[in-house]
Amino acid sequence: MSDHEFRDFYDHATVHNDHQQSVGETDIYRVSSSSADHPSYMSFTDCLHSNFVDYGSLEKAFGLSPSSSEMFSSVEGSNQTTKQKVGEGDLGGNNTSELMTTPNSSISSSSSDAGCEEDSDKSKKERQPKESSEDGGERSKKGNKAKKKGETKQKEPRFAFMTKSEVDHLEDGYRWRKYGQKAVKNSPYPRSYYRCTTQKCKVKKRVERSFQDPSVVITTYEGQHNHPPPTTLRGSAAGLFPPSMLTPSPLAGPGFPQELFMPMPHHHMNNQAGAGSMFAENFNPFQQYHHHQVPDYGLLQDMVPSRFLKQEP
DNA sequence: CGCATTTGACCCGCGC
DNA sequence: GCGCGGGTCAAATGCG
Repeated sequence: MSDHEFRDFYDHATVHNDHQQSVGETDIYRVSSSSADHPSYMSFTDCLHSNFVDYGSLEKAFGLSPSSSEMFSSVEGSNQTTKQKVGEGDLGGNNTSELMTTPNSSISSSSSDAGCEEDSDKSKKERQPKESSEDGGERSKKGNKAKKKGETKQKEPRFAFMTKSEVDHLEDGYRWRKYGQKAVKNSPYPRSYYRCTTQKCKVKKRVERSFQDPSVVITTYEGQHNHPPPTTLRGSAAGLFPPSMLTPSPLAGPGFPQELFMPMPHHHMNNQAGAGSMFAENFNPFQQYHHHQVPDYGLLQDMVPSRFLKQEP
């Protein structure tokens, strides 16, 4: 399992209200760069595509400072830090402070290394249904793990973020089906598991509430959408951004929920597309919560090259 | 009726 | 090897 890995992330996560972007009931924690006047964001999508993005360019594009990136802890693949484990349920809680090294960070993200794509849990979840089930009755299907040592866990790119929200399940433009719920150790709040309802799309997400700060919802996305969002969302990106920005760019690949701006997990930014393509995708942080609440373009322009903010004629 | 959610059981990896 | 905890499945149930 890799949750302790995320714990690492959680340990790093610190709510920083100073730079909190309030969008009504839902507050999105934003990450600020070293200089508070130029907070750095990235869209959710972008984060997930971070695998394809050169972080160097991003730094340039968004003014990400080295210090701002410090707060990201790599979850998968990289040297699991030395950090001590703070009680399992300690999500983004107080203790984070003792572990934080970057006072500016308000949110941390994490994702797996590039190239993990499919496979990860596929081997597990796609346990051949049926067919081999003769051997053991009903559940036998689950039994054929048939996973070999070598081809072990390749994990989907994952990305976690914290959102201050009263609702657990945030609208992000995609449709999700809940497929499970588990009690979280040391936390009174359960963790919910969702899967993208689009067939063939194996994106999953986990949603749980920080028990340290119940107003904070921790969402972890896993995988990348291989389809555009079912644009049925009334407040969705459609209203704010040109369609071109809402559709997955052929270059960068599948889109991801334009849910939030995210800090850059710099560990995973390597190769391919530059910052440009990133924003060609979904750049739509706020309005899904409040349609009328238009994002601060001034702010956006600070961080996004104006060409990406270009509005329809 | 079809789809989404709930929920208990199961699987699996990991630490002891 | 065993137990624990996280993740997933799938039948049952609920809802529009």
